[in-house]
Amino acid sequence: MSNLQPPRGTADILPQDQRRHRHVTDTAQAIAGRYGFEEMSTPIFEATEVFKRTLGETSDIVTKEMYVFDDKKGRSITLRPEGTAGVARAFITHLRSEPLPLKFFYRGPMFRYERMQKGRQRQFHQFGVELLGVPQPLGDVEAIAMGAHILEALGVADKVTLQINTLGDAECREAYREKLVTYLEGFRSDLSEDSLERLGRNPLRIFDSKDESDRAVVKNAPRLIDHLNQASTDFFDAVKGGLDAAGVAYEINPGLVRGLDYYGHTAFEFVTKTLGAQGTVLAGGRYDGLIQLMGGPPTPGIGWAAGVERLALMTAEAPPAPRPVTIIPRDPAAQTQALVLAQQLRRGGLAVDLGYSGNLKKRLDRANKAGATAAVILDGDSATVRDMETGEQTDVALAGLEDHLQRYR
RNA sequence: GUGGCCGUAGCUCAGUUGGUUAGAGCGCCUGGUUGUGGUCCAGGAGGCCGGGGGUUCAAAUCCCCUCGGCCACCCCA
Repeated sequence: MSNLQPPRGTADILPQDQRRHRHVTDTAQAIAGRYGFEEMSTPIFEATEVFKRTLGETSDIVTKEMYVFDDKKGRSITLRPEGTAGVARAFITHLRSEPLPLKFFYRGPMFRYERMQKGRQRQFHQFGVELLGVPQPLGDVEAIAMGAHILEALGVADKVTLQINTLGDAECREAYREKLVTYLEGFRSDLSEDSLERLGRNPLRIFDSKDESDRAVVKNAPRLIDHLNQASTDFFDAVKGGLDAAGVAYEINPGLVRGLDYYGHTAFEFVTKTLGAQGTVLAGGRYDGLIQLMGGPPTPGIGWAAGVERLALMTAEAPPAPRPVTIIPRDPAAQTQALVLAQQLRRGGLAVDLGYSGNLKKRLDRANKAGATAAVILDGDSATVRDMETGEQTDVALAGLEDHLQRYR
């Protein structure tokens, strides 16, 4: 029994859940398409370097969450923990001289070695978008508006709020970081263990701490938002103005920081309170330096990723399974005739279920369990169509059957 | 990685201070119906009580380890 369980943090997605997941990604895909985004897929694993360099050596993902292993030739391989690095890599290897901008979306599994919680697994699925080659804040606005649009289409907009922040450009972020660290150094003894850790790695994170003592320290700390240079301020203002114009509601959260090193300027998260501690449902930001950092041509980018499982948990009802029409030969020896008829109707666009064995009673029972809208009881040249909702039966000549069944599509 | 709670039929759960053949509802199967589903009635199958070790005359129940889940921290989708 124990070895028949899927590995920790993974899950079998059975049809009912799969329908929810599909609903999420299909909805996202349809709307992304309206914004001119096209699907692409990158490998599920990459050379470890691809993630190490892009996510930052000190990020949590790289230091403790990656699935890393050596392949048979001794190359270090990593199961992708996120999607942007792979898309950026693919851009560099194939698309660097394509006319910009480029708009992609992707969907698929991601892997992070983490402790389980609701809405958090070791293998999970993301739907993400990347917009490459747009340095203007309009790109940020459009990407965020598209995210909001998708959440609205999924019917979860009222359970979600958008938080935005700016991380500034590289220049002012560095200058600010030094100021902040200097300030925090003065309160070393008041900081929590976690925050001392963060001090070296990602001091901005300390603003997010839930520790009482940390909060007190941070209360009077210098804020990035007060240390932005003019260019960064203008950029942020333009993003906010654009969101206002597009009718996308947001709140500014100065504590919002991206965990990955490649982000700059805009950072945003759509969060919900309905999923416990895992409130983030769709999040992203601008990553202008990433592609160059990976050895590609300087190319600005902005993107986000949404957690499919989390969104599926939030959507109320799974879309119903398609309901077939079932073909039942009155004489079991007419099985082949039933098969031929089923094929013909399927070619005509109907969902058709074939009873495989058993008597009429048993087959009707199965048809009922399969959710059939109607049963076609085949008897020589004619057929009786039984409406499975009302129980009403109509005799139909085989020639007119396909027409008659149109009402059950 | 840290801390807390939990693990009994396919599913949701009950199981008294350790004490004989471990229960219910739903689901599943069969029959009532010599060829018509859903409702109803009757019957039936199905549990090494997550796994391993220990304490005891006796363990689903107590202890340890392990696997898995939930919750919080960390971090994130």
